[in-house]
Amino acid sequence: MSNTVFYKDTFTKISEEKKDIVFTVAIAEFAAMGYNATNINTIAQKAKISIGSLYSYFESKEDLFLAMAEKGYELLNRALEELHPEEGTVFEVIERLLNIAFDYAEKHTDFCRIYLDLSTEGLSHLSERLTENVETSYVHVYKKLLASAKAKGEVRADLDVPMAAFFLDNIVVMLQFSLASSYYRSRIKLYLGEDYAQDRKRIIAGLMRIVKRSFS
Amino acid sequence: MSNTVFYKDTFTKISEEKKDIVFTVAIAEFAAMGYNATNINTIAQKAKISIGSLYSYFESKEDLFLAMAEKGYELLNRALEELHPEEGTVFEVIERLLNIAFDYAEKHTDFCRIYLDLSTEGLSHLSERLTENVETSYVHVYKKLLASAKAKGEVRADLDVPMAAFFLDNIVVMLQFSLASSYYRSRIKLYLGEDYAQDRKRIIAGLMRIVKRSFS
Amino acid sequence: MSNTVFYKDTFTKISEEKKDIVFTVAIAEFAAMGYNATNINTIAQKAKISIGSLYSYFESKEDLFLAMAEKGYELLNRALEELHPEEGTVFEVIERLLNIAFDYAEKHTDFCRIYLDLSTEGLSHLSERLTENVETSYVHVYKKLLASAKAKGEVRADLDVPMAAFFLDNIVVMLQFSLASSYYRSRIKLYLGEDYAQDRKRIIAGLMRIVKRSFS
Amino acid sequence: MSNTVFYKDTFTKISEEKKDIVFTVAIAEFAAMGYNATNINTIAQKAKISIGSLYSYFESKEDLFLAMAEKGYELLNRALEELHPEEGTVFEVIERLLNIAFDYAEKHTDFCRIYLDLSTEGLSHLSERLTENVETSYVHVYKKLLASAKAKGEVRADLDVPMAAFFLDNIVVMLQFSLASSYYRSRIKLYLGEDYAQDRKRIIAGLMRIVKRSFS
DNA sequence: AATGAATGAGGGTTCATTCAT
DNA sequence: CATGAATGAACCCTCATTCAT
Repeated sequence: MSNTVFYKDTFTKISEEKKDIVFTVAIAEFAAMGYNATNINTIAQKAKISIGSLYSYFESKEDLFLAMAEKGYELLNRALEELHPEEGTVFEVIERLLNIAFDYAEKHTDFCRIYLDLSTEGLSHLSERLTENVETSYVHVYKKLLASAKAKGEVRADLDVPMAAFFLDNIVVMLQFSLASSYYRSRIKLYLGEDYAQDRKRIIAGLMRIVKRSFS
Repeated sequence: MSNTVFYKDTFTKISEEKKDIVFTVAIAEFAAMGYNATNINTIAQKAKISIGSLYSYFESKEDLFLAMAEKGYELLNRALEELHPEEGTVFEVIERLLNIAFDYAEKHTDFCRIYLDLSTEGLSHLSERLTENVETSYVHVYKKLLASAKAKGEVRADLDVPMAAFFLDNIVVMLQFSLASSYYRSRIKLYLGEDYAQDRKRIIAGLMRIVKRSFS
Repeated sequence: MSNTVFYKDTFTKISEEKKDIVFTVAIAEFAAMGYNATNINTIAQKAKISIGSLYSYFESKEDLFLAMAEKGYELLNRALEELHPEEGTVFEVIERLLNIAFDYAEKHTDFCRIYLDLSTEGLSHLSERLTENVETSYVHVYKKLLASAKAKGEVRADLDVPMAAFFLDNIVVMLQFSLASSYYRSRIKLYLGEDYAQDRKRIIAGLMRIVKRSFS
Repeated sequence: MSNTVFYKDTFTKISEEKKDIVFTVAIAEFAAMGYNATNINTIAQKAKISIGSLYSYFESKEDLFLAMAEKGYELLNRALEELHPEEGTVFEVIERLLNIAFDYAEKHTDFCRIYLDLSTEGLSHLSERLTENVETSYVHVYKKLLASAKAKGEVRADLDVPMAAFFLDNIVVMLQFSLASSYYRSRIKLYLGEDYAQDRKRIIAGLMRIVKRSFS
């Protein structure tokens, strides 16, 4: 379940407060600049620790970045604990999923930006080092959810479960990018207009209508 | 309709062959490494021209990158000329759209990777310099297509056109990323399985079923 | 009397108009940027000739620069033809000298800036290539002028002619720098105040009072 | 009184010895080559430090240069502490001034060469960054000295104080350039002859005679 | 004679990482 | 354990000069 560890032992021994600063600063920098344009020395400065310390916590820039990515997955996992895939109808579950995704994108915008960066071809050597990641970790949850809904007759009998799961995840991913990245944010405004694009309820309602129709 | 020009006059004066090498090499490098990790000198070397020449064709690394991105849009526009939004039913048009997107992602994988990189927060200063881009240029085409389908009664009367257009574009974008980026390629395999993920007809059929149900 | 020639034969064969543009542009660039920061290609562009042509007129950047410097000496020599060292009293001659220097600094500011640059240690390899130059060419004129004035009893009998000549030239040189270089221009304003510093008559009168007292 | 600081904090923390090497090497290079022709990497090499270190001491080539210029002003200020403008007659003070200028030009030839470079039009963007500089900082000292001499009746009653101050500074400036720059050094020899030009006492006596006559 | 594309050494600057204190 | 000065390869870009057309 847990990944290889990307931080050194020393990092576990420092104060929670210090850890937080490092996380906050590093995530903000990586999210804003992208992995390659981020300067490790700047992170140390902004976090008010020495570069030496930073290197005593993390083996390399790569590891620091991956530790941040991992932290994001952790937070997402925690958020998805509220999903309760067994409670209510599939569509109630999916609506909860979209709400959680929305919350996450708003609260943890920087993590979403980091995932977008990670999905980039140039960083494949980094994403490969992550055994688990957002997109892949929910394959089974989604599939199970849809398969059980199919068994219960909540969705149509001939639903292509793998494709439906893939489709569902696509909606989640695009939703998060649309909320987190400047680029996609301007795109969603172009499609939905300024007001609609900021109306969370309406967006979720719109997406739910699509999901219901295509799954029923 | 046309963007600001990102190449210098000199670039128009060299042989078509030389231009091609520069394009091919630069696109491959940017796609594989990402903007920031790409080395201008390496591009020059691989293209067998001097750095000085490269800089006599393009003002800066930024401009070279944007010129490549623009070239990609051009090719996409050309490909989309085959869409013929007025011919056949909406669903026939959409199926053509998916096929074109598929073709493009297969033939011009590198361009898709470049767009993914461009959508990254760290490169927003670059994407802002592009007045036109893949995602934004088809807003009106999609909306018009769906509005006219609505008028013709091909889709349901209460279809939320902006959301449907956004949704359609999301499918296209995710399809292209899924085919082009290593990261998303492994994700699609996880969802659909090795065989399904390589079966173009089946994927398009699966997506079309979703689209038809949600629009009808 | 004449220096080594710094331009190639070809330069003599082109139209007077073209020669003028080259001179005007090159002088302006060298004066504004300094020798080292000046870009030969920029000069060619601004003069609307090709770099190839420029190099067919002048062997190198060095030669182009020296040709410009030489042109300046030529103009100064022409201006000093109006000095008429034999006409009137020494002080009348010196007042004419100051007026000529003033005129030259105003009309040929760029040349004055070039001489300042040339006097710089880093360009000593260039100034050495000039057999004749502004500062040195008038040594004899000044000395002769003062010696004859001494003989005529216009100046005091114990006048130290070499020192007086040196002193006179210092006044001319500082006057020209004070008028031509931004740096010295702000310095003269600091000493004399805005109004005085722009009042040619008053400055010359002030200097003449000094000269008369020290020579008489 | 003090300028903006042109070095980084790190520079203050290194050994005095290291600071000295950097100063010595940088000053020698800038003086000999001029700002534009000086190579930062060469300075680092000659000072036996890494380029990285040099850039941890100074933000840029510009700052390194200005830090050197500032150091020169500091030394000049220190030297001029020996002027004692209140002690003795004006002419005694002025004679001390000329001696200090002579000493400075001999001991700190490189600084004089740097000032000459700085006064160049092409480096006006640098001289503008210096709030204080040799030429401007003594305006008030000179004017006060002459005004008080006028009050005391040591100089003639109708002395044009601003012009006299300007004239005095011109003598100092030209003296320093004449001693420091190869170009002006050969010029002074042309005027005064080899022997005279190297006879400090005689030069100062000659200049003092001029000053006394013109001020009395 | 004129053109201007091509060259590539060289220059200023950055930054991940090391290591002595 | 913490510090931050030190390192130097690497990067983007410039420009004097050449030479094929």
